[in-house]
Amino acid sequence: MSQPSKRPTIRDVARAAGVSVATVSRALSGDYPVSTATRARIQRAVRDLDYVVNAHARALSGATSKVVAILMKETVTPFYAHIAAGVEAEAAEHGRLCLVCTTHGDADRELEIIKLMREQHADAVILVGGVVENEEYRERMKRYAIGLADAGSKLVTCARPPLGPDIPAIAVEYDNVGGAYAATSHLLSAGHRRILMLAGPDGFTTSDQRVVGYRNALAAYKIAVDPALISHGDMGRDGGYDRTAAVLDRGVEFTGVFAGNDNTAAGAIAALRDRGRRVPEDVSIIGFDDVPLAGDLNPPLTTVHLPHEELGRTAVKMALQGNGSGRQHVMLGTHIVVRDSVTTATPH
Amino acid sequence: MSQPSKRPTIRDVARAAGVSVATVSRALSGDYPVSTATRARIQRAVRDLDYVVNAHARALSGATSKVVAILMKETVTPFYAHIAAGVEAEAAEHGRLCLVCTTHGDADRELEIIKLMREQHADAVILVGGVVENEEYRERMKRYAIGLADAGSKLVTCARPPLGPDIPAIAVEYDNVGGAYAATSHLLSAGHRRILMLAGPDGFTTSDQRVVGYRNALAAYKIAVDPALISHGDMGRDGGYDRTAAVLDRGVEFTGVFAGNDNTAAGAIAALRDRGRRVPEDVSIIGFDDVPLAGDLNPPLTTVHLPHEELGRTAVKMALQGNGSGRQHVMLGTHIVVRDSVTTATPH
DNA sequence: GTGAAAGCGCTAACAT
DNA sequence: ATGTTAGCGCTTTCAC
Repeated sequence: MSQPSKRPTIRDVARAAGVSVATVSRALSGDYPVSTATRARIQRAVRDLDYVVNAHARALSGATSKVVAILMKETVTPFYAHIAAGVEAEAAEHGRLCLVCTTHGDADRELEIIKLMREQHADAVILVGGVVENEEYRERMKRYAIGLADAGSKLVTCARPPLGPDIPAIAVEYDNVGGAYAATSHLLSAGHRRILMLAGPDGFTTSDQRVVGYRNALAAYKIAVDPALISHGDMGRDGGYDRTAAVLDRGVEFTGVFAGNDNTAAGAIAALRDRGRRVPEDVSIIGFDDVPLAGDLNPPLTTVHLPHEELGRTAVKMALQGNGSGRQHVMLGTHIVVRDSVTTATPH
Repeated sequence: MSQPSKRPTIRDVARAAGVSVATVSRALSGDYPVSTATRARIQRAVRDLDYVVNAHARALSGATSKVVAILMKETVTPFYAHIAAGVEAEAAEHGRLCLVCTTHGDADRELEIIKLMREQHADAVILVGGVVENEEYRERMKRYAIGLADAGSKLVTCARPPLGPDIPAIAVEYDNVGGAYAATSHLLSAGHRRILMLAGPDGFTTSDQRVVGYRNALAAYKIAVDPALISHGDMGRDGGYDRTAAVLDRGVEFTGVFAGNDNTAAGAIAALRDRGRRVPEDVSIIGFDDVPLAGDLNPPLTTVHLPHEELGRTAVKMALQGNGSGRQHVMLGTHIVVRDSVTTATPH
């Protein structure tokens, strides 16, 4: 048995203040002219009754819902956590509440949740982090995007590839290819020629872009890509460990590692050590992300810093600024943070 | 100019399917008996029109809001991130959306947001992480708690001290004092007698409890507490560094460190090294939290594992299971994860 | 400056 | 099994 909501409504406030509900609504909404005396009486009634508006009733009768929704792969990894923090902070500055959901990389679940978001009439729906797309996915996404658009919600993709020209959405990206290019070049310019790339699952766009950066950098140095040096798989700490160990055990040699992210790098370092390689003396390594503890790894990790917070904030800003309803696209930059995990390649 | 919501309503579906809105509502809600043929026609209409219910309208007309709200100090620290992940996961399993807000430790802001949550009529409001309380805070919190209760929302405190016997709320805690006691005892039993405690800001309950555990453990070993060995301050990585450095520079000696959390520990280790102390040969250190990268620090950090996810999940479970509306209280346990940062004290 | 009244889209009696 | 109708609590014309 759920207790009947015995909470005061706007009508109770009106009665207590001796005015009409319309006046109460106006006094509370702010801008509209209401006499000071009346306003005072109303505010007093609000306090006495401990009245709070009903957000659903408000949203229903036309006003905006004051909610922005984020949909991400997961929330705990620093990469996602910091983007979410940026979204939340910016949303709060705009007086918005923040709805957070996770997909765990499942495209179906993502679509399912977008449907839920549609029901909520969020002011903005922000999609963070990639999923593996297929045709059916694109179909449904398109339909939902249109649905969102004409329900007045802005759809924005953040830190993932844009949805496509036929889908109404804002895109906020960071320079993934450029970052990977810079990371690889950093290793290259230190004299490394055989560089192991610890990439994400094949077909996972974000990771694929990093591979492109890796290839481009190699190409710029006129070095042929050795497929044996590109490992696809789990990007977690253990994935980094296992895959590095596997490559080593396979007898493949390299003096540099470009890890898909810092966690992967942490695992790779451990695997290297366990196999008797010194880091960075024998093998140099560069990460991607710049997580908070990157500087406390052993050795302190040289890595590519991503503008996580800024991505989140920008996504919200773009969605909320009523400006041009056209499609928009922003690309944020990255930079390398040099620490101690990369050193000059030992000449052989 | 916001586009008029030209979305189909339940009435459009009813018309398209040639039935009444009530039938549509019933067919969509599930349980109520509706003939298979009618249901099929309705579902077809839903697809054709791309209809989605309006969550606000639904919530307004009595049904539950299907939203649980979390209010935390911040979201990026693993401690909070993992609790939030637990909440989100459990909420999702119950078909709930998850509203996330941050207070940044500001009590006023916390109250402000609780007010917003009240407007949302969330099924549950979960408060994670402490704030520094004062009398006015307790007053307002009590009023809000009552408001939440008779609007049908459950209030639950999670990983923070219960609100008090006169406030209707569920409490989910972990054994903070016990964990700190165990951590300190671990150092003590390794022969350490002068143990630096890197605590949080004075008056911050969560940290204060850890200090109690520290004191209790010392007392059990009949060792007097040296105030010079208890440092209060920022619990971040830099706080750990700066405060450890300061104590060292002050000439205070110790062979063990109990860090308030793993980040603090990471900073402390760096400070120790920079001052020429080896870890763990000269100084042993134990952390608190067991963050993901704790095992990749140098040396791998011995620490106290907290049941983060479980705290979040339990909070949601307790709130959502309609059982006894009375106050409830759960205390989850902790355990030490032994790695390499603690070693036997060098006899002098 | 203030009030009356018409919805917003849905669910839940209450009929039939 | 299905239809009718009265709200849920609020904002917003339209009058005065």
